[in-house]
Amino acid sequence: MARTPDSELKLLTKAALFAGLTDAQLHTIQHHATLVEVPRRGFFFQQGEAATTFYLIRQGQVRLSQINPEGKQVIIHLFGPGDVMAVIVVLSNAAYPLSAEAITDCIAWAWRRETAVHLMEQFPRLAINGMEMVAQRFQELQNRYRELSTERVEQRVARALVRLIHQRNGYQAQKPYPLLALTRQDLAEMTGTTLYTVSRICSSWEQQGLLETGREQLHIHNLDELTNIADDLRPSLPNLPPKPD
Amino acid sequence: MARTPDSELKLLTKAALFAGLTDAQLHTIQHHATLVEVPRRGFFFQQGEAATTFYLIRQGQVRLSQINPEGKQVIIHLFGPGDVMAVIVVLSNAAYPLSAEAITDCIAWAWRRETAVHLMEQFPRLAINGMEMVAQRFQELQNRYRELSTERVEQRVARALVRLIHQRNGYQAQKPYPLLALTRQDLAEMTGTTLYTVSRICSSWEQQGLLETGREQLHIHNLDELTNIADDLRPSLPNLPPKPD
DNA sequence: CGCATCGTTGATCAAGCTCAAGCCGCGTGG
DNA sequence: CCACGCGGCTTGAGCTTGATCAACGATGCG
Repeated sequence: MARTPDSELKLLTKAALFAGLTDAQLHTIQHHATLVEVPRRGFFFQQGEAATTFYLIRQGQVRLSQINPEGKQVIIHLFGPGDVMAVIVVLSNAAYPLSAEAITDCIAWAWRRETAVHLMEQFPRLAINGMEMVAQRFQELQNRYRELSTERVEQRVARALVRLIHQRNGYQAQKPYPLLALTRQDLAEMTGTTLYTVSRICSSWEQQGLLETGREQLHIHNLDELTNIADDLRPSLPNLPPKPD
Repeated sequence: MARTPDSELKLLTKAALFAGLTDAQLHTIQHHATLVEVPRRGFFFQQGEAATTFYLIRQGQVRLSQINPEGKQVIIHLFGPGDVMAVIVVLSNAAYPLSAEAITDCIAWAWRRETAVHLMEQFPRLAINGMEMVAQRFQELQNRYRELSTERVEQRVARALVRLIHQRNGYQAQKPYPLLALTRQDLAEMTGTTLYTVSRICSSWEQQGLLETGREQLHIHNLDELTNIADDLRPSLPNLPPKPD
């Protein structure tokens, strides 16, 4: 499937996981990888399966979600190109604690557990990079936990949009920053609210000209203002008549 | 300070971080450790400081908490004897993203970053154990995130109590399982609610005979029932008159 | 003894969830 | 090519949960 090793190699180089590795090392690493394709709506793995493989996403978007006994779903993370998926759990040899669903057609490199461990022993740099990415994800989750605990829905949704913009197109895209393949339901499950509330909030923002709404997509016009809302420099209703007594 | 190396060694052996290591290896590891004492209300480290040291708690309870710009605090984790603290962040050479405060007088072993890295290179088993503990913590945080997102306050508080019982005394304690040095405020910050709500819930549980309340302590009488509440086998008000029409 | 910390309880109220109803747009098959 | 249905989205009305505010009681420490 991988017919163009050189350009493949370039793509690998860009991934943060492989920062600081030599071309020769990359070659070895790539040699042990398999290329996996998962179509939209397909699963890389599902909650509860034995964790045998970890992935580096080359193309597409993946939704990492956990489902609770009553069937309510929560989105823990969205992955895009360059992100590594399931490193920790694979190294600890357990079961996947959540499911990874492709929300667009995906291509990813895959390494099996034993291979990964072997490569990391061979190239400690790889283990260190892995650790750093884990640490980052850990901190992001901690932050989101704190936000969920202390902030209001509007702030959290704003924050989610800002994060997605930064993470998905890292500012490269043109001014009406696009967010595609993203339903209101997704946003709700990312921020711990309902699709109704997300819908209302987006509508209100659209009226204020902050963004444009569409089916499975948003286009952000005023990212700064959204960032303000996320940081609670609140532009909204602080109108209490001090004492109606 | 460490005048009794042999018994010290035994304590080290018990820590999950050191599972599978030989006595000789433990000796080396212990040789590089320093013993740290932190009194109640003291800090091991504070949010924002450079992460230089990681700890293995020998005695006492530590509260890992994060504080947001508006000053609201969130408890990410409570540590007790045998737990490792700040492994990830130390290995990734960043700043502590949260603060660690002793809620009782504490004694802990400490290793500096360079030492830790060196030891892990020397004894890969140490790195693997570390990874596994990180993976566990990660999963716990994911679960709590999902709970915060989907469950009601009463469930979350019940869950928090159940977790604390298991984690603190691992069933060894006698039947009215004690939870000490634990304020309503702590419980609130662990479960994303307010101390008022926690107080009401505890009072109600006390009336039902599930536990006994006291200043900075609870004594659990009926752990099973609390577990049921946590799992939403709800013993409470399902009384809708089907149609008052 | 007095102050600080911790806890309880009542009254009030708003944020946001739930339910219901209907719209829009797109893909599919007749 | 059209119509039909499904998945996604919107909006309104009503209601519940749990936050907030306020006042007071209890416990322990210096």
